[in-house]
Amino acid sequence: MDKYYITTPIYYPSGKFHIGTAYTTVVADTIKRYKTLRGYDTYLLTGADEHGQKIQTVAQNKGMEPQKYVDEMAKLAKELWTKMEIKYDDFIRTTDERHCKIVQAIFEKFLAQGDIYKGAYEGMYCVPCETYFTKTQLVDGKCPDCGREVKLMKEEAYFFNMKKYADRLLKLYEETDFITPEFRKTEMINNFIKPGLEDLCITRTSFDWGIKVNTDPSHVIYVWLDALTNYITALGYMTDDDTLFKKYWPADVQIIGKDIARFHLIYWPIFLMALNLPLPKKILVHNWIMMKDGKMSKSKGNVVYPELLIDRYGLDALRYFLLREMPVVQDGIFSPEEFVERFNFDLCNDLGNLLNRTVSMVNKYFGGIAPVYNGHKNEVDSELEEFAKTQVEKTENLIEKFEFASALQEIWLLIARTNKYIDETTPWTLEKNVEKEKLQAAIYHLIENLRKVGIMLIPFMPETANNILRQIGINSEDLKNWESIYDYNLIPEGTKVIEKGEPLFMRLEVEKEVEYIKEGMKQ
RNA sequence: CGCGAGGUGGAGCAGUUGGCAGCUCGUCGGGCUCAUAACCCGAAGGUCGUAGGUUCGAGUCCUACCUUCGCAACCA
Repeated sequence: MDKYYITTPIYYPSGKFHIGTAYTTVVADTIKRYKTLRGYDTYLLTGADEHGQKIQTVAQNKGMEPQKYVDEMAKLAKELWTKMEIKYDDFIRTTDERHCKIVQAIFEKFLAQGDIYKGAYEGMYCVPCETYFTKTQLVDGKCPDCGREVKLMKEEAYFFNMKKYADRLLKLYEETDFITPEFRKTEMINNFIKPGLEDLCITRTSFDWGIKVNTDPSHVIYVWLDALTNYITALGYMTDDDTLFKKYWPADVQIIGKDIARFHLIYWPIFLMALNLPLPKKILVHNWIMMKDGKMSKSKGNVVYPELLIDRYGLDALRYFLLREMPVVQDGIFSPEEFVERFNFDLCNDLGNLLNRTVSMVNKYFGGIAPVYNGHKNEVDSELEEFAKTQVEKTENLIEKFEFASALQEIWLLIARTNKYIDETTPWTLEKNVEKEKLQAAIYHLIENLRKVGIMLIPFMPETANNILRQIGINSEDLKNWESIYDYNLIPEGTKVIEKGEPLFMRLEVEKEVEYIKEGMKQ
């Protein structure tokens, strides 16, 4: 069985997790569910990045020990992923002993190899904030956070010699397609590699909430060497039991947001080269969820938290919206209006109603027992079958390319085509005219298309997918696997649909719900 | 200053290698009754940011410009 290893970033728990974090994780989960459906042995890693100055400060402000604070945040993250039915296989925390020990070992290995050297880090330092800023980050020459004076400071620090690997990195860019989308590659080359890679500062002495350097304990290992290596420490790299590592590394796809592209496209491959390890096959850089008035930010009061939407509209509504409206490689815009309208049109009217009217007709015309495929085909039937086949193929190709918004569009085209088919065949007329064979064929095609839709929705909206399949009486696993959707005659005799159709989604009152979401965003 | 991504009917978006400009929503008109006042059909509406150029032919290639957004080195 082929393996498939997927990672999300480890999220920085300096505050509550918003819809953007949820988006990244839903994308990862969707890939995992799809690959599982296609027979892969999948492994999904997520986690938390718990060290650093900012965490220390946040904890202090709450009067908490940093460890206690991150413990709480990790719990919150896990609760959210459980609520969102994210099927992660492991949750790594950078404060885990299993992680810290290996990071220290990696540091020493790099030091011994001569990849790391001791130098001095220089930057504009804000004393009250205890933070370094680059000149470009300053606002009017002052601290961007508190607005006070900053001063040029220098501290002893260890650096990683990036230059040494620049050529190999460039070669990697040229020879592989491990960056999606392509333009990120151009961005990296033009902005960072061509002007000459700077060495990366990987330790600090100005705070101590981090992994200590064994051989020089006044230094803590600074964010990126600590954070990036989680993808391999979680698998037991450099430990006695590295079976997971041997099995799953290299990652098949690593999903990240555009904000951390540089670190994953430049430093991460270089660290791996220095460790002499294979590189991930694909880094998928997704864009952001924007609001109408720009980036989400607490000061603007336009942050959306996933719970708000899940609690009122259900998990699948959120998953659908995120995957349908947010193109992976382009910024997407979240608006309450759009959310509610998508919910009504796509989920209630097109999909929910199609299921409902189909189930109703099976009950009305066939006493709830699905007619068998009788081979009767007129032009409309053949065309529908052909159309369904094409949509399945398109959907499959788009999912493989991680183009989920387009994949869902194709699925919805099949739904729309199936609704149209009802008008084309007018089963109520066939019933009245006692055209039994045609009526059987029409109803059979409806159920069969719903089965296809149900299966294709498994990765995107697991609960809804199961609900659909259950309502049309598809219980056998053989009729729920991906391979089976190419066939058109598998539904066995005696398949019984649910007696009374259950609405998948109930229509929302647009104005009222838009108001509700807007209110929720203000809190 | 540099780099990257956009600017397509009222709104939001598709448009692969250049060949009659598409989709969803909205608007207007019609049809149907199986269904969650849902579904189906038809119509109106675009000089594809601006100005040049290449070509038999450009939203699609080239040049310049205008404009919006993002990145800009240790910031998850």
